[in-house]
Amino acid sequence: MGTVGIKQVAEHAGVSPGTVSNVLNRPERVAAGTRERVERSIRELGFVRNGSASTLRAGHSSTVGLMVLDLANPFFTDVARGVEDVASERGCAVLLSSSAESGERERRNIRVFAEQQVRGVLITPVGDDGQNTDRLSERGIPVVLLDHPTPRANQCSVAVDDVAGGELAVGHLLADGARSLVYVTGPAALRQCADRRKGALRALRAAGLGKDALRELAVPAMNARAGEEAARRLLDGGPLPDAVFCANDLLALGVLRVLLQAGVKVPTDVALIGYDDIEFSAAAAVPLSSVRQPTYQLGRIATELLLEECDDPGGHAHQQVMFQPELVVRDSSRRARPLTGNDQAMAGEPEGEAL
Amino acid sequence: MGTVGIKQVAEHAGVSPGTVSNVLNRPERVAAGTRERVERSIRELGFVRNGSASTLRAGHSSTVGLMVLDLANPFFTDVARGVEDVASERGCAVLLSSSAESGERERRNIRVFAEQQVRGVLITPVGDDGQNTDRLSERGIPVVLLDHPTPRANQCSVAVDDVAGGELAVGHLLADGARSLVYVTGPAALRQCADRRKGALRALRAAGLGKDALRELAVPAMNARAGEEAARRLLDGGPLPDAVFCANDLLALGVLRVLLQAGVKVPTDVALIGYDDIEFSAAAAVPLSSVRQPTYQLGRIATELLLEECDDPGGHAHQQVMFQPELVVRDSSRRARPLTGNDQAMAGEPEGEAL
DNA sequence: CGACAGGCTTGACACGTTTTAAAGACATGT
DNA sequence: ACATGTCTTTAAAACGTGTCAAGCCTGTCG
Repeated sequence: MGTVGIKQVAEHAGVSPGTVSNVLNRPERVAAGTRERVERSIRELGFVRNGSASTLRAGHSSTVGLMVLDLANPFFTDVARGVEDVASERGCAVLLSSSAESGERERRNIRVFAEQQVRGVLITPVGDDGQNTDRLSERGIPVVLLDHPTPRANQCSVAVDDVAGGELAVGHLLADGARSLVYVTGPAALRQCADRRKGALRALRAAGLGKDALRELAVPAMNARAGEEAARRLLDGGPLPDAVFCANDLLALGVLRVLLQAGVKVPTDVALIGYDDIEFSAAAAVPLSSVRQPTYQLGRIATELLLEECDDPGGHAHQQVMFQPELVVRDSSRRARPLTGNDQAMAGEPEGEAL
Repeated sequence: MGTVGIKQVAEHAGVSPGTVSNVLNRPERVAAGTRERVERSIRELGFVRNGSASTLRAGHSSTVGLMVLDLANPFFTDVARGVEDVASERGCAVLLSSSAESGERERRNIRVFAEQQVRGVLITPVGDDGQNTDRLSERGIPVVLLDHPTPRANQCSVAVDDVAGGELAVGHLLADGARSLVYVTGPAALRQCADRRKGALRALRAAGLGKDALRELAVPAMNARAGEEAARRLLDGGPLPDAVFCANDLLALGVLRVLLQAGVKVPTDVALIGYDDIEFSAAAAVPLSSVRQPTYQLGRIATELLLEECDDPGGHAHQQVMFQPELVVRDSSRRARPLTGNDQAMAGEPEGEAL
């Protein structure tokens, strides 16, 4: 049972290999009768094209690389769904890998992408310098930054305004009466964490409060376990704040869990808000307020941009797409009405439709 | 800037291309001095191996295909994490795709895997007939079934005993005093749904109850939205049952949400239990009882089995690994003590450590 | 009838790597 | 000096597809 290639098909159909190749790649240049004969042979022999040979010849594969920060975070799996859907529609395969927030793993996996001759790469970079992605661009591999705005005009990016999101979240907490806040955040190197912090500070300033109204609590990861750790440090560290803003929902869920377990009432004793509005936040013990991002769309649009650039590198104009986040208020941050009545926070859906 | 290949490296280092290849693949066969010279050239020229050429020559790539049923389900993303971790350790890339529970998409994506010359495939099949996977085996591509036991001795599988799991769940509900039950399930074609149902019936029989104590409520998908739909049908359809068993946690979270919204008390009015014990179930509005599976391990072990088979197809002995699930009891199914005191349900951790 | 155009098809080569058989260099033992 | 063996390097031949210039055929026009 020798492997069946373009050559065997050609023989079976009584044509030359070149013609079979034409049937596969430019069917319009082949006479209808011949085409049918070849197509029948393809079916009968169960031929499937050898992608590595195509790739070798073409110089690039029909595969896109996707690198996320954390596969366990629903935010990224939603993005991945968007990517997979678009890629699948276009017949592309998706090479998945996770940097696990490590620059070293990112570098290693990017190298694998390059070896595999990926058509293009979608990446949420760990660092801010773009050192790793530049190596791809140098090799002529298109890169689209995912959830990461860029000032550079030589690449596409799709992101959500995290500064605005941070401002939205903290603005809401302040409008709700909070005066002492804690920001639970991940590694300072992550742009997401830094930007949301910036937005938080901006909201403080707008409310006439100083920086010292916001205490920072940094943990080494962005998952629920790290959130639990943060909450324990919070409980051990003197008087509780009025409100806690977490850099993402996983952290917030961890915080929530430990607070409730310690008998702290949310939102009465402490108001809580997260970020990302993952599907499960609405179903939490205390439904979690959050900042919603168009996650699935992020993945879709980034992939469309990438494939557009791949198909026409010349005519493609790089775009920096920036979405605006949306505040979703649920029970975890709905305290007694604030003294100051200026409640300008835009309300999320009265009862979230998601989940 | 012509692309730099093995040939350019050879020229730069003053050796033949064959020697460079040897440095890359069997370094021990080349003299230390030459090796160093070549390695320096590799670094200086920034050479990275062209994977498609390797693949073409070798007949298979260093990539494994992973096909899941639903990327939005944390169960599968946990599995995917296990797969990605092991693959990454071994320098393999992961080609990800989702069948979205559609046999047609499964077929299409498997074809893409075959084109890409994947080394092997990990798959949670949609149907039970193995028609799609057989096409891979015929082509000599190793297949490991994920979360799907197989009677066939010619392939590996890694699964969790779903019949036992269903029995565990329903046995617990019965021991807790429930006498009328509803099973909320997905498409009957999914083996997971069918097996868990089988276990449920077995538990009924063991308790001396007939089939009619378990009403079935089938919905077309296995996500939270479908769960909400099920709950609405439940509310519309006459008197509520004592307890509801959902075929997975996403369904259960959807059911929970709609029940609570309708003023139904869980577990007082209706006890509820899910399946999979995803991270978020412990943090739900009413912490959700569930059946835990070693999800991440499932992915790891399946991948190890697959790579073992790839590395030594001859010496490899196919294995059917079967894990036992574990009951995790939380608030959603802890009603008033049952009349009959035989509470033999094994308790999960008193306070789940996860999340 | 010959020339020519246009549509189809062909044959051969290139893509970059791995592998294999063979050649070369050198030392050892006879 | 020669045979023998070990260690290292090389040249050439694949792997299966895409492309391109050249060839073939048919029909049309002069």
